[in-house]
Amino acid sequence: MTRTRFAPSPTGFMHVGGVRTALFAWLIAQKDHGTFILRIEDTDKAREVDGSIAQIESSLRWLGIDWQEGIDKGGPHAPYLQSERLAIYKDWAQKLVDNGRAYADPYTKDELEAFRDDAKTSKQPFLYRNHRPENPPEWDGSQPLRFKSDPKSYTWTDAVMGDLAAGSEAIDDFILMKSDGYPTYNFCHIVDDMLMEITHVLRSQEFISSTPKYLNLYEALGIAPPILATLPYVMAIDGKKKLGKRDGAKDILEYANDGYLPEAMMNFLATLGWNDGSEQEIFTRNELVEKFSLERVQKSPARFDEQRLLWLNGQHIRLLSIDDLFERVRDFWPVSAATASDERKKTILALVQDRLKTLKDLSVITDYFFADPTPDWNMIAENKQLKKLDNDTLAGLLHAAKDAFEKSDDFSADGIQNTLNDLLETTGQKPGILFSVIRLAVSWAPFSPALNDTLSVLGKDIVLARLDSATRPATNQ
RNA sequence: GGCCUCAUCGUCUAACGGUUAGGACACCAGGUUCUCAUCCUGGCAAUCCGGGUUCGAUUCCCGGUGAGGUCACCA
Repeated sequence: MTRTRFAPSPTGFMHVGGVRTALFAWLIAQKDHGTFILRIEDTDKAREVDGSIAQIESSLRWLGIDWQEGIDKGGPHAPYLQSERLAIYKDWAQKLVDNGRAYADPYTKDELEAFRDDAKTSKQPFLYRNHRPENPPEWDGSQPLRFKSDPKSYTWTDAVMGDLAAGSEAIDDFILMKSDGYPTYNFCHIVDDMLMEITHVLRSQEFISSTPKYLNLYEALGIAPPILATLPYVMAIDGKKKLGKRDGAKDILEYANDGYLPEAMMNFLATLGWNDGSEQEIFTRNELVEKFSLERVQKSPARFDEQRLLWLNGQHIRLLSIDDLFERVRDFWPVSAATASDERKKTILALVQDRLKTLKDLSVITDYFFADPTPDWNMIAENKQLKKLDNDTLAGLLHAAKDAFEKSDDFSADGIQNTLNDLLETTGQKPGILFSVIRLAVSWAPFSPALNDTLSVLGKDIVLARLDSATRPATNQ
C-alpha cells in the first residue's frame, strides 16, 4: 500500500515549490487509495518560526490536500513532530555507535574550518572522511555524532529521473546527531521514513547529490530504501534561479486572498512539470488523482508562469455552478452590496461570471449594481464614438431612451432588447452610439455585461433615475 | 575546482527513429447588434552546437556549450 509523506520544516509560510511537492506526494497516495502523512521536521530550533505549522496546515487544507496521519490527527506512528521523537533517534544513533558505524567528532569549529579552507585552496571537494580521527572519543552527546561511511559507487533508479549514478567521492562522514541533541535531517528522515513505512519519497532536486550518502546509511542500518522520486525545481519566471522566498515566491495563501480558486492552483501546480500525454489542459481534482503518475513528471525545471495560472483560474471559475461560485465569492463583494439579497447577488453573479479572472475582480465590476455611480463625463469625451456628438444630440438620445423605458411594461432582458431595437429605428442611430450612451449613463463603468441584461437587473426605477440624472448636467454644459 | 543533473516556440509541453515538429498560455489580427470578458477563426514563434550510428535522427551514442544543484552541527 502506498504511503507518502510531506515533511516540511516550520520555518515560515508555504510557497508554490513546497506545495507542489506536497501535491505530487498526495496525488500518488490518493491514486492508490494509500495514506498521505504530514510530518513536521522541527530539528533546527534556530530557524523555527512561530505559527508556521498552523500556516502549513491551512495552506494544505485550502488546496484540498488532506492527510490521514499527522500531529493534529495522530496515527499508528505518532508522534509526527520530530522534536518529540528525540529518544527514537538517540536509540538508532546508539545502534550505529555499537556497530562501529558512527563516532564522535572531536574537532573544534576552527579546526574544521581549516580543513575546508585547505580543500578550497587546493580546489578539491571537502571530504571529512579524509580527516577521520583514529581514536575518536566516546560519544557522550555533547559532540556531533558522525556516520562512519563506507565509500563506494552507487547506481540507483529514480522514479522521475531514471537511472542515476555517483562515484565514491559523493560519500562522506556526515553528521547524524548535532551537539545540541537534535538529529540532522540527513539522519532522522531516514529513520522516520522507515518507521512510518513510507513507500515513496518525493523531494526536490537539491537532494540528488546527497542520495548516495543516504544509500550508504540505509545499508549501514540494514534497511531497504523506499522508492525515490526527484522533482525538478519550480523556477522564478524571469530568473534562472529556483523559486524561493527570497526571490519573491509568494505565500500560497496570498493567492487565496487574491481570489484564486484552489482547484485552479492545483491544476496549475500539477501541470507544472507534468502532463498526461494528451492535449488536455483543464483538469479537475478527480481527474488529476486518476491520471497523475511520476513517470510522466518532467526532468527539467519549469518556470512559474502567473499568466497561465490566471487563465486557468478563469477557466475554473466558469466551470462552477452559480450556487457554488456564490459560496466562493462571499468575501469579495463590494461594500455597497452589504444589504443586497442573496437572490439579487446570484443574478448579478451569473451576469459577470464570464468576466471574472479572479474572485477579487467581483468588487469593481459589480459596484454600480448596488450603489449609484458617480458620473464621469470624461468617459464620454474620450469615447471614440461619442466624442463626436454634441451635447444636444446626447441629451436627445437619453431623453428618447428614458421615454421609451418609461412606457415599457416589460423589463425582462428580452423586453428591453425589443425596446432597444425600437429605439435604434426611431432615433436612426447605430448601436455603437445609442447603446454606449445608455450603458455609460447607467453604469459609468469602463465595461459591463450586455446592455439588456444590465438594465433588466438594475430595474426600471433605477434605470429611469440614472438616465434622468445623466441628462441634466449634459444639457447644462 | 571535484562530483551530479538537465537542455523542443518568450513560457508550459507533445511527438515507442519516418509528422508540413502538434497543443496550450502570452502576443497580434478578424468575427459575435455598445464596452469589457467569454467564445470562435486565423497569424507569429522551437528541436543549443559539433561529430558519429542509421536508408532516415528532436529521439540512440560521444564530445562541447549553456543552465542548475551539491561539497553545512539547514532542511
